[in-house]
Amino acid sequence: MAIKYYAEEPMYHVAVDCIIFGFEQGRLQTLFQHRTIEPFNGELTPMGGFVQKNETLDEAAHRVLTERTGLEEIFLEQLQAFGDINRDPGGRVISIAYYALLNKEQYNDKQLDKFNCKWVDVNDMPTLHFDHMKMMRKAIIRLQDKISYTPIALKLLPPEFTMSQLQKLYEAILNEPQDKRNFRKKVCDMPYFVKTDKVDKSTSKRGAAIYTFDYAKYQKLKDYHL
Amino acid sequence: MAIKYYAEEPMYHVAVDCIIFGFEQGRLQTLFQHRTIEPFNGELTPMGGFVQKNETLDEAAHRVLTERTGLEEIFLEQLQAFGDINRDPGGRVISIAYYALLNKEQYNDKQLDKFNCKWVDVNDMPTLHFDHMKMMRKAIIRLQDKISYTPIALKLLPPEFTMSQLQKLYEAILNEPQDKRNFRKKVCDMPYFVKTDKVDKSTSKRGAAIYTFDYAKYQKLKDYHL
DNA sequence: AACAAAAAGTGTAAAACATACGATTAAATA
DNA sequence: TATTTAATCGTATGTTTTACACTTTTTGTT
Repeated sequence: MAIKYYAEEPMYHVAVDCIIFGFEQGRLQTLFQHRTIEPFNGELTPMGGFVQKNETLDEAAHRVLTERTGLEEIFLEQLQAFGDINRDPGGRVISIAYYALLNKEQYNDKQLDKFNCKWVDVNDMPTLHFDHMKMMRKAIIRLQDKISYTPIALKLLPPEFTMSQLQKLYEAILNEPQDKRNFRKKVCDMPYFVKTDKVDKSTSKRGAAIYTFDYAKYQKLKDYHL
Repeated sequence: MAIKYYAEEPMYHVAVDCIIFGFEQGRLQTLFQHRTIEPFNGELTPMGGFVQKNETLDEAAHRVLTERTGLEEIFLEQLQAFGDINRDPGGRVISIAYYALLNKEQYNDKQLDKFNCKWVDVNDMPTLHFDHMKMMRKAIIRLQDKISYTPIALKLLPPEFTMSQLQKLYEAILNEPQDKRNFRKKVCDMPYFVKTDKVDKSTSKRGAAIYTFDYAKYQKLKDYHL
């Protein structure tokens, strides 16, 4: 048994913490859970859980997400590990932070009560404890960076969306207004945004064209450019 | 003792693995160590070590680096955590990967024998085991990305350098030639690269101007743009 | 029937930035 | 003084980004 080599070495609890983003009514939001133990009982924390023996880190994060949201297909990416000695007053826990993106139309609000959760506007963040604010900042910066060169922001929208929705999403994430014409030009120049002949009349009398994203085409073009 | 809350949860060994980069004779290199145990006894691995109870993850990585290189001041940044179940045949070990940049002029070759280490050209990589190749790729991509918008590449050079050296460094990291005139234009347009009146005659009869980097000025301008 | 309202849709000119490209200069050595 | 070696230098062209405002479509109201 090779394990003997490491027997002398210390061991730690390892957790995952997931910063879950959603988008609704023009606002970027994150899903928090109320703590149920002291200290900071009742205060908000990201979705967390301990890594079990039969799962990888990614699997642990995925399990936590599925547990809490009831959703199977969620975009998930590791941010980084946090391991300060006293980051958790309950004992030394090394936490691997993730961020996740979900389409709130698929999220069932019944989950909120079930797990004592709450959607919070990212521009109206409560006080966070431990190193959760660091994780949060890291997640937002990563998201901001990444939407400029990948289409991950679409994971926050339903599969059919209008240009106005998409623009509002980018504005919410980047926290700054975008020029309408330049935005549309850039997006529509990409061949994997496809305009359908459907029209969304929910927000205007005129109606807005509905677009979808062709992931296969995107992947093909991406592969080609490598 | 709050630790009781977690008592039921599994625990793991946690390690750090450092991909150390150096630059010499126009080539980007990494420092590897020969394994001393089976499996793969004698084969090369990144610099690793277990996280101890009295240190953070960053401190553990720093300790490993200082131990192995004899250097105190090394640029160090976390890449990400690796935690596949069987990534290490010696037992379940969660590893936090880092990359580090050092100026080889400061590195003392005596350390090589002391720790049975070896500098390897990144374009002439040996077979790596476990998930070390993943770490390596991640490190190189991070380095390539990051040198385009931060001056971290300078950590691989001595504090005084010529434009030719700097260009060769970028070429080695990016693995593609740079246009001489465009490169210099871009670099010299940045006000924190300062031309000294010293001249390096080691590589040409004419002599090349020696530059330094004004970190204070860089920081000030960076802060200003936030 | 005309009009007001509300959001969707559209083009162009100027500026900034990136790229491609080859001749001249300075100094040491033969 | 001729040769060698690397350092230094500028311009024209293409590409990308930015700034900016009016028209269209439809519905509901008068």
